[in-house]
Amino acid sequence: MALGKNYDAQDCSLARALEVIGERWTLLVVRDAMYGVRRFGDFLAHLDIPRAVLSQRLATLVEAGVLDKRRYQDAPPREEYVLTPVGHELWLPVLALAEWGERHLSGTGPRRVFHHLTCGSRIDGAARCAACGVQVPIGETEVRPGPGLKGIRNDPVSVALRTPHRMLHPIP
Amino acid sequence: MALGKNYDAQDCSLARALEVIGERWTLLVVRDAMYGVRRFGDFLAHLDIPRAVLSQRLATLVEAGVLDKRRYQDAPPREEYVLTPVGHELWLPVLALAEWGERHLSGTGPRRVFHHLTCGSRIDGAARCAACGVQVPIGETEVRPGPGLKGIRNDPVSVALRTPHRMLHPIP
DNA sequence: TACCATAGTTCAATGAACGAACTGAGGGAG
DNA sequence: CTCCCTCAGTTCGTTCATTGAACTATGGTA
Repeated sequence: MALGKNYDAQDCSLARALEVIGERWTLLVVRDAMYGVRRFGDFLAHLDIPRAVLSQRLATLVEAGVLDKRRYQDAPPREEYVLTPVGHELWLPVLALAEWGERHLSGTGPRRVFHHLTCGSRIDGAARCAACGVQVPIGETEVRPGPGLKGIRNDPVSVALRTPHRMLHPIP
Repeated sequence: MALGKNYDAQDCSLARALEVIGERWTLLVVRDAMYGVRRFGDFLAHLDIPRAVLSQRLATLVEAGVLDKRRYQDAPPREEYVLTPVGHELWLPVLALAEWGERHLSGTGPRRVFHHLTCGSRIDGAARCAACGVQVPIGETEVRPGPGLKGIRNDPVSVALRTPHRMLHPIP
């Protein structure tokens, strides 16, 4: 838990949101789930996160209703983690935060750019399409590598994201 | 630092943003600064945060260019912390996250509602004014207590926020 | 039978957060 | 001049979380 006993005392919706997604690693797990990462091992390889922490974070997100844990294979039994509609709605805050980081902390230009699938135009930090003017949901969004991307990593997820990819669609 | 050595390895603007504002308490400090909190003691009383942690977080935010530390009185010497323009741009992610928390984690209805100062209409989770249709910057926003606010706390900041208040204007 | 893959759990060592006490600079009252 | 107060921190021992490596469990494949 992010703020322990202060949860009630704060009486603030931001504090309650941070209880769920404010812990170390959690928002990066959500980001990966938005890209389409679903399996334990793929999160692990892409994030370089300790296994115990990943396990605990996935459980917290499932409990909070952000992720759904479901069996995708019976023999041997295997589970995958998929974003729920509640998780989809984290798209705007995640995008807004990433855009802020892009603008103020990135020297080399954008690492990833997001486009509206149906028209191809870029979307801004408020998820608005430059051409259509509508708020684009994550399901109609495509990620493309940007000029600032270094592409050092060679795990399956990083490799898949070196080409355009539809958000939420399974990776790899 | 939020992710230690993984900062470079991640090659992701969200990860870089989280290096700055992803640590425990940090985003709540930023939220308070957006309300207009400026003095060490006011952050302390409103957040119930250990003094050492607050001190460290304020220093990190100043170093990152989110807050500006400046003298507001010479005898005795006193400093205050004020959001920079870079800090103002965290408004969209902070609001989006708070709205998400409001929608999905709050049983009692909104605790705070945000209005466009110049027209009085509510703004949504993407900081867009319902009437004007424009993206409202934090400086033209007013916070008002919502029906879900419990109002248990009695520190100066909590008391001031029980009536409408213009964002960024000094509290208390 | 031996080996491999996936998805975890366990555990010792390290690091961060917590809360209480302390420091220091400077009023203001008596 | 002395005592007490405020504000803005720092210091420090205890507690809690994170880390990385090793281990467990289930079942498939050679």
